[in-house]
Amino acid sequence: MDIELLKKVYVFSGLSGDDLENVKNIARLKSYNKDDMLFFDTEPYTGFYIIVSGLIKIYKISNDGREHILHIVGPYNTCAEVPLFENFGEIHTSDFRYPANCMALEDNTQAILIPARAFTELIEKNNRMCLKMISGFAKRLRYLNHHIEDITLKDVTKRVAGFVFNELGKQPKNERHNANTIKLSISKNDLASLLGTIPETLSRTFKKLNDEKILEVEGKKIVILDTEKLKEISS
Amino acid sequence: MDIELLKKVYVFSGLSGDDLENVKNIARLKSYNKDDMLFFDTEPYTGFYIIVSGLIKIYKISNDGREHILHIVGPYNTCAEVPLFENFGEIHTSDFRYPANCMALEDNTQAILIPARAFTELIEKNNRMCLKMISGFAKRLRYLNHHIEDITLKDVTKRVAGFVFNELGKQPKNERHNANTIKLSISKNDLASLLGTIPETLSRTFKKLNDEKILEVEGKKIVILDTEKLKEISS
DNA sequence: CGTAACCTTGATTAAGATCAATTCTCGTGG
DNA sequence: CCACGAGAATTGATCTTAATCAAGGTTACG
Repeated sequence: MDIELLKKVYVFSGLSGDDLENVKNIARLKSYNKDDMLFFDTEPYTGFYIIVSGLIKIYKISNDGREHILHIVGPYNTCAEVPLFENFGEIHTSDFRYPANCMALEDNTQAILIPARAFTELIEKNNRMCLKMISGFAKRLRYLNHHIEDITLKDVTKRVAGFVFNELGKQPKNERHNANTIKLSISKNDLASLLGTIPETLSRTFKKLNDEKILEVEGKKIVILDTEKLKEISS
Repeated sequence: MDIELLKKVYVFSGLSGDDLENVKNIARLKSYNKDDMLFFDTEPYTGFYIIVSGLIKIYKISNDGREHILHIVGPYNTCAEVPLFENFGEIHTSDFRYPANCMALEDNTQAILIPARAFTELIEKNNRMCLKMISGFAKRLRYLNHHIEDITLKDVTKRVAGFVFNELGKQPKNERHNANTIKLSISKNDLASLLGTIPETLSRTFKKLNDEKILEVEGKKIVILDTEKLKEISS
């Protein structure tokens, strides 16, 4: 495993060579194909994951069988690191399990597993890593607060508009020719779930936005025709 | 300000006498009456708060004027500590503001303000405090994930049942005589908002649960008649 | 007491979920 | 290269939940 890779992960950025070596020694690289599970919510917690390539979804299943996606996680981001710290220093009982399910969304998804026990020992002595971790958690908290706001205060149209506008902002600015186009990295099924709705409603919403000449959808490609309107709708 | 008080706050628990003294030196005790604002979302960020007594709500206002409560925070818990760490070490621009509004829900609400700058200097050198902070954030993250799950996967009845069941679990166990009674610490208006609904719907839901002989509501007192059913409904 | 805030109840409406039926897309094998 | 089939996406009809609107009733507190 490349040590340069570790540097790109927020938790490890700015660490010294020795520290990175220590992390490297406990890390285990794993590979997955589309629909492979990284972990189930029934499984005992063994450690957290860093996505190297590909894409994964974190999701819950309600007892009537519906799925709701909490996060989509891409390269250099972590998942399932929260449980590790929830009861830091306390003895882990046998019902210490992953809090959700995690599935690869693409073939050739690679992830690094950082075992809980070994990492705990590392971070206990490393203040810089702690601060990075706090910062990462803070960002996640901000995202979740925002997400709750979206779901409770906005209707589906606003959420969809907000998502598209946001994705547009993520596009690299130098590529002028398609500055108003985004490409969905996930299926519309998954997008619907992420936005707290269902595929049918998402489809109808896209159609409505299309009728209003705000955007055009062709498969996974979305062309934004009226960025101002889009921004306005998302509030 | 009592130093014993600081020990009860999760961030500071387990700190040495010197560390606590340092914290005490930067802390500022403030008092509020019901409906007083601790901060607005328009206000520049100055630091985070620890609630000492009373109760506060963290809430957002959507642009059509509706309020949604994100948290209710009581004694020894913190609020608005996330922004401090979100971009740890980076320069704070002038638009670095509180992410939500915060209002006292009771008279004689007391809170300690921990100024951002001074605290940053403290925590940068204190690994133990960092770990406590991470642990606190992790718990908050868990709560938020759970909250999102509730809002997206459960209907109002399930959420209300879940809330009541949860409150019941918080009751001190030694008081046998009212082991099946809870007392709301907030108004039903605020409870509705916290559960992502409106007062009318909450009222009807309580009525429905009453008709089904699961609980009885008398003002702020709720008597649970059928704990098993309640648990079952909340899933 | 009186008034304002809080809570409840009823009638109506709207958003979005559900159910059902096609259609589209794309990878696979003949 | 085409046919096939499965999963994804769309469309339409209907239904359910909970928000909205409107009107009383209750409670708390000066």
